[in-house]
Amino acid sequence: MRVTTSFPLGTLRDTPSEADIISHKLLLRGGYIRRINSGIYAYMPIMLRVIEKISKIIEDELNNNGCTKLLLPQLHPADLWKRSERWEAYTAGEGIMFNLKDRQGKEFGLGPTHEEVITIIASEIINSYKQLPQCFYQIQTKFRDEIRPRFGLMRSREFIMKDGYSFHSSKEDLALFYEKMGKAYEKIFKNCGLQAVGVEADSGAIGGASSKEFMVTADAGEDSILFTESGSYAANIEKAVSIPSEPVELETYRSELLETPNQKTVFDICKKNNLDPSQIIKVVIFLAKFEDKTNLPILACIRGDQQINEVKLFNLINLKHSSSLINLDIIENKSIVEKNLVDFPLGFIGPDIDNKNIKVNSNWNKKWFRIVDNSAKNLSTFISGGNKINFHKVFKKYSFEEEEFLTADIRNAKQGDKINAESNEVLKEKRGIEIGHIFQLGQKYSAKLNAKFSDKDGKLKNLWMGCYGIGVTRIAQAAIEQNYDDKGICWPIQIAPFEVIIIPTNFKDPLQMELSNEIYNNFKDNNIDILLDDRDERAGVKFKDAELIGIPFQIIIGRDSINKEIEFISRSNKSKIKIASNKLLETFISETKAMY
RNA sequence: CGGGGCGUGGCGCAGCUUGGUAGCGCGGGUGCUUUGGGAGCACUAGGUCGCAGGUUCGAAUCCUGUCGCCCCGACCA
Repeated sequence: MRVTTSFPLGTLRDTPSEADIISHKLLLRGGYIRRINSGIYAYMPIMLRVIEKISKIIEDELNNNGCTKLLLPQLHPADLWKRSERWEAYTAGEGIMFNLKDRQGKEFGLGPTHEEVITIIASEIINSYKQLPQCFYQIQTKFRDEIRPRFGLMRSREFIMKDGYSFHSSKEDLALFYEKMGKAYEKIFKNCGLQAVGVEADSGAIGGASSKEFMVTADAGEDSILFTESGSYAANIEKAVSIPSEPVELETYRSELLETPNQKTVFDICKKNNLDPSQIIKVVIFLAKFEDKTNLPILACIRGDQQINEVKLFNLINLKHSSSLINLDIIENKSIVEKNLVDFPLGFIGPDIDNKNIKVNSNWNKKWFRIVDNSAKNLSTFISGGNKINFHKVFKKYSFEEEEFLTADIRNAKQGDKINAESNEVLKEKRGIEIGHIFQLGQKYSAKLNAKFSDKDGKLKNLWMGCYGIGVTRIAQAAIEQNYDDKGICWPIQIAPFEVIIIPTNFKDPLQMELSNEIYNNFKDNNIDILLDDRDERAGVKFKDAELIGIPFQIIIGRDSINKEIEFISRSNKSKIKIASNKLLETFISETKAMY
């Protein structure tokens, strides 16, 4: 490609004010993307080359693993999503699915993910165990009406994703394939030149048994991951399990009641009363809203030095209730409290709050669903809310069991925690960007959409399913987050838009022009992705642009053209060598070979 | 949805407090000079000041409403 005739660069000298994190700034400055609306971006020619390279790497590896590429519709009939019982959760309230009606008033959604569609298709074409296993994938634009799109392509409303779905005749076969996909994913990310780690994860709204996320570690990441130094354990914070530190023993207080004026937070109480957070049990109130319109008030207790993990709590409540859980909100809004609760001293609630506090005419269930975290259940002497404004209470020999508490792990693991009772290994924490996620879905979708096959024994059975996603556009941005310097992007060569750029310092010089063209054609003939910056610009401008857009190698054609010599520069390690032009191709090939 | 900020040429911003008909840097175009690290000089094109209404002789500026975007949070995968 030549810059003047076929590949305008569109770099910017100033960063548009919308960008916050480095990768987003560099994408905009480098002319890779243009914002059209909140969370909606145009991929410019140079960006598309990156996307295509990433796609190719993914395709090659998946095809090697026996997967088959197809392309599914983006407009999904609501009916299909109602059958899987996801329409409500995905469209109502804070749902993330864009939805619309056609001219006849029929409802549709823009595909955020494709389990329904693929399951229907699989059910039509798969009849027998002899056709299994089978894995279909596509690389396509997905639509999600994110509550808060941010960081450019990191969390956008339109993004490119590879999504794959596998079908199996048994749970065991699914598990095997899931492992195989995990390996394939590791290879894909490595082939993209990324450092990624696999972590145990919550399966979220997609559902299913087991799931694993692949994370690129970067400070700008939106997720927290916890792991041991040895690599023996790694999990997303939503899923991570650990042993909490030992609590500090509470000396017996003389009085039962503790006056705590305006001390609503654990921090305040500790500071004013010389206590340790682990001697307190905090009580957090939630309201669970279910699909069948049930409103269940939740009372969650946890040790004061620990944090409630709302994902774990959500999953637990969902599991314990027959209808599916749609929303789980902390109750802190005064008007909601006044409407549904009576004499309710918010901020001073204890685990023993009475069910009578729920108003008779409220549309909530009239009994608290009480949950206590493992960290708190063994404390029998502790301080908690006194159920009276400005008072806390000393609980002595309190028994959670007597109050029908459900004991569970609803706690965030944290840095410094032990991973289990036997081990001395301790958790560390880092930020991560989720670039891939694999799930064992099981039979959730096949059961709801009636996707069956004939097994060996002649019986009709539900298909076993797995699903596997990779954020293609997110990979591109994550790669920048991992590879940049003060001058711009430093693409891993595997996904760089071009492998090498020719920079003639003065293209009007016939000698330079001739040599540039000669090298350009030679490289092109050898299938090397090469860009020729044939602009009539000053050398400095071209150097800056080449660095900004992050091409891994530069060929500088300058003064030494007369001797058929050029300079060969590596973007990432900044090495610079002078070399005869007839040796350039072989040098380039040997230099880059090791990088792939 | 709550909190904060911002909408002025392609990009970055000033002007608004105290109303008088829009300016700077970068970028674009033309010419001359320059030519290995975002050049210099000269000329030049380009803006219904987010939108609507109001106050006023007169509004980018004041008032009301509205839309949009960005950031933090809630939330979400």
